[in-house]
Amino acid sequence: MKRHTRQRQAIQRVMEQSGRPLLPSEVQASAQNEVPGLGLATVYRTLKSLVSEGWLQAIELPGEAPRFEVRTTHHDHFRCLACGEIFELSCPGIAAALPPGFEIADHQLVLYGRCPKCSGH
Amino acid sequence: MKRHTRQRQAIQRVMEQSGRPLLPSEVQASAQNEVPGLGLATVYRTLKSLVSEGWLQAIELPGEAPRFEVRTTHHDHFRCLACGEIFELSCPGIAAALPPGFEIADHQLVLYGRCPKCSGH
DNA sequence: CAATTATTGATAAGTGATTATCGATTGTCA
DNA sequence: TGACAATCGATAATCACTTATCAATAATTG
Repeated sequence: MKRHTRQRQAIQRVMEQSGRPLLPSEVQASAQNEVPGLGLATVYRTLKSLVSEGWLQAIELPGEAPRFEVRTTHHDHFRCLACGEIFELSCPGIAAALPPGFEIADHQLVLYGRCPKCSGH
Repeated sequence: MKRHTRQRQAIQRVMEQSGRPLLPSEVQASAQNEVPGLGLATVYRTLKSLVSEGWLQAIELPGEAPRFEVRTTHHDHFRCLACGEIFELSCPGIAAALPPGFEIADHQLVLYGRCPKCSGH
């Protein structure tokens, strides 16, 4: 049966408190505040499990390793070229004018630029 | 000095004739029609060279290996979930309503769905 | 509490893509 | 044409990430 371990609880807490997608290594680093010896394999195992439960979703940016975040309806993100951080975007309404015949089942919009802190505005 | 080899010519021809981004393995397969023994290492070397010359550009879709296409001003693509093919989109005009302070330097919009042939429209 | 067994941590192994190596080949230029 | 060196093909090595292995640990149940 499924057990309630300190490791899993710590990982879930980290994911809930972070408002942005995290890399497995970031999850590990953050969760080690609560469970110092937490291993990377456990992080991968737990993330995989939580994704298959539907509690987490994987966020993939082009050319980068998958990040993870608590499942939401958003799929759009803004990556700051300066600090590298990834922000969630509330849907910016891409009612993209597609050529006829194309049907959108899903989409991912990734914008590259600078966030307010880094742009100085 | 730079030499004109059959391999490089074949690869350039393949890239020019394909209207969509190609994986290195696809380039190899296609160029082998002209140069049967063409090796994968040569494909990688040549693609890298052509990219640094600015003649090709790399197209990266989330979670997938980079594809290559002749350099254009377009950066948006449509990937068909049925046949897996990737289509170029003439810019669909994403004047995305961004939160103030965010500055776009670059963007990539990837739409997932079905192409006209696969959707039956 | 004791027995059972899911889960863990450390690390070796696997994976897929890309690059380095090196002897053989082949454009280029005198 | 002939010599030189860029390029090639085959494959081993590398790289970053992810998964498998397995003895040790710890959550659950009676």
